[in-house]
Amino acid sequence: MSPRKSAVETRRTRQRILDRGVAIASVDGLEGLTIGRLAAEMEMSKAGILGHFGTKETLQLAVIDTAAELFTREVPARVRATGRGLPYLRAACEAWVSYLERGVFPGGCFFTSVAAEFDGRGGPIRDAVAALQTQWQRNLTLHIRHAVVSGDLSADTDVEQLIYELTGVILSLNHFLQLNHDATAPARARRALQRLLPAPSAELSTARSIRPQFSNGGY
Amino acid sequence: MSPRKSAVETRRTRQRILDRGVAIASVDGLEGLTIGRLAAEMEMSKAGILGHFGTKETLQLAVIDTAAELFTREVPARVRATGRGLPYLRAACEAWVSYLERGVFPGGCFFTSVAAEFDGRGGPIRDAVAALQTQWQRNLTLHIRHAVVSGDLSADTDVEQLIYELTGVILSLNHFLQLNHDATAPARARRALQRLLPAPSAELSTARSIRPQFSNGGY
DNA sequence: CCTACCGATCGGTAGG
DNA sequence: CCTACCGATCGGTAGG
Repeated sequence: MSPRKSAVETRRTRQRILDRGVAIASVDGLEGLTIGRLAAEMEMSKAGILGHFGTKETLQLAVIDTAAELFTREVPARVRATGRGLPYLRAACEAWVSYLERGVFPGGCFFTSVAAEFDGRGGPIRDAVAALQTQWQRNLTLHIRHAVVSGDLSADTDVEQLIYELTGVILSLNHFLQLNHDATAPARARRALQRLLPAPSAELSTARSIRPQFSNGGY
Repeated sequence: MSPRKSAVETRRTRQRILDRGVAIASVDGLEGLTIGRLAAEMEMSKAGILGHFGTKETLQLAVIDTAAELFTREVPARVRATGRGLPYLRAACEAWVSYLERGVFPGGCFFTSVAAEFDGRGGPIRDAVAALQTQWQRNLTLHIRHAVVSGDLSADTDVEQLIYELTGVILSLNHFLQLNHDATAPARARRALQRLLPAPSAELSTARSIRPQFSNGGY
């Protein structure tokens, strides 16, 4: 009697389904990720796919988790060795730009796509995406506060304003890369980040003396 | 013999279909805009809908045109009276923020949604959205150049960099409004714009004297 | 503008 | 993991 698929092999199949699902969803959205299409590309039956997840929504949530693991591997995990505060922020944002520049997801930032797709609706998928975004922003917030306390960012830094503008730089990068295939966009992103997160250099004291004079400065 | 629907009434029906289509697509995307759903909401048959457009793709392109007309009415048409250069840019960006703040489209910026939905694909819909975006960017480019020539923006302004950052401010606004229902986002957008497009005020000469000292300045 | 269809595909289930 | 099926919905057509 030939043994059935081992548990480890079942898990491996499940992971292959999820990896393929992330690729499909990053291009065509989580609604474009149909069970039939996934089954065809995996050369499995639809029931074979669904057996791993039960429902499409469970599959979609598992795909989101898989994409989150990939983001973690590509961005925060790469800069974990960096110190806290401004050095971390600069390294993390560089990794963030690099992750979009290298096209880690074939359809651009997975979370931007899914956020745009589900932001007008309710439900667990929207909630999952919003929670991941909140988590990442909280991480940035802690390091911005640290940078303010340690004097690397101006004392009157508006934390939420800075996060708002950092987010804009990244969203714009994704936009110009995906819609215009604009190869100059990563350089523009880096230039904007350089201004938002100035390097703690020898000229720091000079920059500090200028910044507060700015009517709309603050960071 | 009762007369058939007049041509003007046919056009009115067509317009009602398109208005409804824009509302649906801004929330659920152009793929979520199905003929069956449109027919149900309009209390018409599917054939009645399709008779106006022939195919779904023609309908989708007509919906994009309708959304573009709405954007034109809400943003550039409102600031046409403003002069050229910096005053125009400031007024146009304020109208742009206001258009998102007021929720002109129920699901946020129609074009951001559709761009995110189709940016990984090819075809006429993607091309139409990209063309509209190019058109609007060209308009901004002309006014930025005018502002540089007239001295309202620094001579070493990087036009594409400024457009990149303005786009980021607006994308971030849409993101925080739609995903987080963050009511403070419009104020953050205005604050960021204030810095990117400083008011030509009495303190202008002071600001000018500071800006060039900025290592990463330029605009 | 309608009814009445078409083949294809959707998510999902039964039973093995 | 499979085959075989379900009702619902998709875009679209024929004919009026």
